Amino acid sequence: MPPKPRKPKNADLMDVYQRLYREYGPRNWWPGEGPFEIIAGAILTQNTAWRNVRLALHNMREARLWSFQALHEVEKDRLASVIRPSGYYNQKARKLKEFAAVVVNDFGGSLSAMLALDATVLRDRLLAVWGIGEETADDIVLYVANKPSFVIDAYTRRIVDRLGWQTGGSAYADYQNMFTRLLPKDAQLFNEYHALLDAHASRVCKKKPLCSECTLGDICMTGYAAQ
DNA sequence: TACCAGGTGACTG
DNA sequence: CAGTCACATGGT
Repeated sequence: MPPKPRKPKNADLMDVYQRLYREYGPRNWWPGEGPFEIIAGAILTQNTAWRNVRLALHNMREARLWSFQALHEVEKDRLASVIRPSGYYNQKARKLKEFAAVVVNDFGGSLSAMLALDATVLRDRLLAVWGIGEETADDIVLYVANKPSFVIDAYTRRIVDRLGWQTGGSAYADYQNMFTRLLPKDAQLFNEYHALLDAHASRVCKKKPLCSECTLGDICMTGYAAQ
């Protein structure tokens, strides 16, 4: 019986989680050390391959642009030239400086003070920063503040859509609500689940999917059709 | 060579 | 509110 499009239940989400965990876990995400690198990486990786982000982060270290204070003080054009390998470097230089300005001016230079905000308040405060959208805000809430906010990205949408899981809409919140409603509100689970979806999408569930190698093949609309 | 990669904000109808 | 576009590099 081919899977049909439908709203999933908790058991469906946990089945996928367990299959992916057996295949790839534990992931120990995020690929970066410490709050500063995670936040800088989250901004630099917007619509960009992580390979290019690593080059830009390396350049920032070499240039001693490795604190929010330093980013706040550096000239924007110089920062742009340093992060050039990450692409969109003019926009991203502005984004890094906008974020640094908030940390320095609104939180006295203390990132910890910002991270201490209640999860939903923190998320709203992050969204108010130019250049921080929903995914980047959730990256920071989950992977820096360690508070449960499920991250939705292009990989997550692709896998959910191919499985045939109906979310009730195409907006970010529609996908996020599906996970949030059906899973226990646990930061460690959200962390690992998103990391596993990332691993699976980048290795198997690519734009051009490798369904013959997929551990979800028998429960996936796309995978079933491919057999 | 053309396509792809962990988005976001501005603008349009 | 949904669709479209600019933003840019490095790998395959």
